[in-house]
Amino acid sequence: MSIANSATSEDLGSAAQRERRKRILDATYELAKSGGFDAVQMRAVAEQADVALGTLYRYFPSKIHLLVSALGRQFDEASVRLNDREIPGDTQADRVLYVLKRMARGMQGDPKLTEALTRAFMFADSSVANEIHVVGMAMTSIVTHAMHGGVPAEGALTDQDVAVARVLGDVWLSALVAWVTGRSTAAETAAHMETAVHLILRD
Amino acid sequence: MSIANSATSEDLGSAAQRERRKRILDATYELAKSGGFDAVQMRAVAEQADVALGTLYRYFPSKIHLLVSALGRQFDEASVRLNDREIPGDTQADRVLYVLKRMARGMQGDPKLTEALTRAFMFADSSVANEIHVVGMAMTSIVTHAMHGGVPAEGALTDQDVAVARVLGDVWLSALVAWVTGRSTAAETAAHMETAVHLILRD
DNA sequence: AATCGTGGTGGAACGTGTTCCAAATTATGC
DNA sequence: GCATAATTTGGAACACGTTCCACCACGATT
Repeated sequence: MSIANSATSEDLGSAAQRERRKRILDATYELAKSGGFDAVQMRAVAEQADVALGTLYRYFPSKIHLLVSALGRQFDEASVRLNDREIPGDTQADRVLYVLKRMARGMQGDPKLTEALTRAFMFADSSVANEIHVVGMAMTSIVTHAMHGGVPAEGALTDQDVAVARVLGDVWLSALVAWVTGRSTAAETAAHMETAVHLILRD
Repeated sequence: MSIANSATSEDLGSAAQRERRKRILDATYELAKSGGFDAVQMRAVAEQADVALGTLYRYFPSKIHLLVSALGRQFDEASVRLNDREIPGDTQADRVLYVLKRMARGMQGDPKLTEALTRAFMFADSSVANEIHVVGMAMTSIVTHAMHGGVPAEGALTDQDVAVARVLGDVWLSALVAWVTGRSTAAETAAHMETAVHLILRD
């Protein structure tokens, strides 16, 4: 399940190829984690993953694709992890805040990594639409799951639910960007999210 | 007033220097408008503004600073233009939607320019905090002005008002980014904004 | 086993953001 | 008006994303 990004109907490749792909994403992750966006240099990724530069580009057509794919893997894993659990909280607002803050805390624990991935996400253009879509779906899934309190009621998603989730996702992302770029502190980020959630989810 | 970005306590410089700065921002604007982010090449900006490359870097320490400064000038002007007018609409939601859609339409009329400026904004790190702040203030000012229906009641801004404006600004920015990066159409962008505004401003 | 084709390798080369520097020009204080 | 400081200039040089290419390795086909 953690290789679920292969679920986007394009999962060809021999075992050796899957192995290479994994090594590349792992190297990306490591470099991003320790040095942020700038440290993820294509030559360095290639060397650490033990592939040639040309091979790296065969698997991921640009640095942005690479980083957004890594972000997708992260979100996928987070989504799976959260969707297995019951979300604590009595109101929608409480539960949504719980997961959003949890995710924010997780990302703030790895500032460099978060900076790299967020930067890449914001910089992506339409050629990265597929990878972006994976991230968007994971985000929506996480928020709607929290809204429904951990009940895996897939069918019960109204348009309204999805719209709310998207708006919350937007705010969350903006807040994260502000934090990543050093324009707001972690506390301010949390407060801003709290405000937004209560504004949108007053039930 | 349109050079109000100099209001950030750092407006030294001879007439010749102010003139150079203006030429540089104008060149940036022109290049961005006709070719987008990629067309704003530092060598090209320098040439078109008729300054040396080194001088360009003395005035703006990076391409991102340059573009965000240009964005700041744009927002400043838009903010001044809108704050002079009475905003049509009976409810807060109507008025806010009016200005947001108006701005979105304006930006969509210049897709390349918008792409360049938005990209730069999203890519900016903390070293661009000053320039970013100018943009954020203009955005908040525009939204709160619309909420109050064109009454220049500066003192009447509650924390709640500002919080709402910030959330709306976040959503607007996310929607704009999605549009710029080709992930959603103009119509979807408008619809998404409409949803968000009605969600947040149900009075 | 020989052949073929797909994909991997190593590395050169190019474009653009950024840095740096010596020489020329302009501004400032006496 | 001159000496000195500050800015501007022109251009070389460097870093990193990206492209390209000639060659190699290995699994499938005959």
